[in-house]
Amino acid sequence: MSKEITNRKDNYSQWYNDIVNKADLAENSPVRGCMVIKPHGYSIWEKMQGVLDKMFKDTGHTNAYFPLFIPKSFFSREASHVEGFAKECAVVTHYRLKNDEEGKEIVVDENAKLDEELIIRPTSETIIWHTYKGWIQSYRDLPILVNQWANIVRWEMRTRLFLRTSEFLWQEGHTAHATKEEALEETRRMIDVYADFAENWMAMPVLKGTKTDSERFAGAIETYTIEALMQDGKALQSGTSHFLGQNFAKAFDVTFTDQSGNLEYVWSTSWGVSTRLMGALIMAHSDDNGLVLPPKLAPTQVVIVPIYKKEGQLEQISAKANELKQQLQEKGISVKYDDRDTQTPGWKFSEYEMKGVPVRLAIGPRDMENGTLEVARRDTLEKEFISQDQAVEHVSQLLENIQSNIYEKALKYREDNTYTTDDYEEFKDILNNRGGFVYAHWDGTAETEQKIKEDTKATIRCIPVDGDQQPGKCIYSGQPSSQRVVFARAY
RNA sequence: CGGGGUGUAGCGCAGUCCGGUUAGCGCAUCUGCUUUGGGAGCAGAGGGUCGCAAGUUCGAAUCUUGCCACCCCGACCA
Repeated sequence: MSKEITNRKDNYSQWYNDIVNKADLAENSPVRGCMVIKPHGYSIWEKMQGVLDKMFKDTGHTNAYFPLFIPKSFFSREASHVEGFAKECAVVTHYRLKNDEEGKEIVVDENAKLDEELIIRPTSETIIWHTYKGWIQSYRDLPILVNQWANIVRWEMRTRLFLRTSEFLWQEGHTAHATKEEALEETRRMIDVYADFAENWMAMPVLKGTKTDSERFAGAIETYTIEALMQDGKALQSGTSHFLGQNFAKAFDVTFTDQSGNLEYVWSTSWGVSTRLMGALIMAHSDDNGLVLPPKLAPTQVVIVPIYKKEGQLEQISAKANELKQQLQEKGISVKYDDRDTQTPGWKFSEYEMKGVPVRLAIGPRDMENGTLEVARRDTLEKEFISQDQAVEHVSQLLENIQSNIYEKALKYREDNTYTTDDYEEFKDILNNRGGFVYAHWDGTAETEQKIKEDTKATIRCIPVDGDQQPGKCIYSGQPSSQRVVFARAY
């Protein structure tokens, strides 16, 4: 229908770019790998933030803020952490600029070299654990349940708007606990929060599980993940929660005196989701006509478009539209009445369709005569006429229907594209030709994981936590396996 | 860092091979009139250091040399 957006089947990544562009979500900036998040895109992110922030507060967390810059020496305290991030760090070496000899150009002032270089945070574990050392002496100081909303930088070689940018926005929770059990419980609690958010707000089904050694967060003992399946059959890691054991406590010498008077290292967790969720949201539901948003995260849930020929008609229609708008707002529904006369109705229809507004109401002269209005739902593109009297009830019901419909649709897609196999040839065929999630047995070795990756470009997305625990034989090596794991090609 | 490609109006492109009027086209923008139930029509207008620099030439978007930037594919990754 839309001549502006590439069809998914023709070129999936171009389709994605077109949606981001046409829905006015973000654009590339003059800085390589860094994006400008445009107002409409940022509004959606704000909705996500609002919901997540409340979920964090409801589970006992408080927000705080730590510096953007991390002294290089902090960074190198935890060995596997450095190894994991060293290759993608931006480094600040000087603190002043000056005019060059000819006074034509601004150059780095070599006399203003920092004694100790500063890393722009790729994540904040190190500076936070340095800080926590000062906050924790006794078991009475625990737990510490802190979250921060921040931007971080990871110098990526190849970037894509929202899915992978050099700078991105996220939240990172950092908690400190007296016992291993408590920290593990926190790790699982937060992955559950993410799964809840993904499924009930983003309407995006996710698989929950743990990561293998090679996919685990640098410095973690265990990483929990939620994995979603995108419409091109590739997996997207959408949120992670890490059990860090005592690794950071040991690296930063953070100890506390327990109730028996013994000095112990603190147990910790960290967890985060990022603007990558925007990419997930786009790819989970959108179609060839543009963005499709779940009503619960849509900045505008309902748009009203007037259709009129003469001035007098607009006044009459506006009166009705504004009345309707107020009634809907009283029900907690966000409504926009677009009475601009600079665009035609058809233009507005396309515009809101591309931007993913869940419900569109149109009121024209015929409706005014008949006491009706046209309701169009974005997810199915269906249109119907309803009585104006029933509009409020109908629309609030419709928003709920859309929310559950797009979830069911995404779930069905995932189910249709999830396979179980014990035959390596079939396994390769699925991953090379069809995509999707593949449940298969794995012997638990990094070697096998690597070989499979070389053969199929697929990685182990997770070891599912609530999958069936039937033992079997590794699909690659034939060695014993305790349970199936999930393979997929991933973003 | 390897391999490939592209730089011409806000965006997307043609023109470059084979040098020659005033550098075009589509979209967008602006003005006017007619329109308005799925991105309206007609008429008119504005907008260019042809990536940068040097060279060859009577003459360069076009040929030569150097430089720069960006994109795609691979290695890395939430």
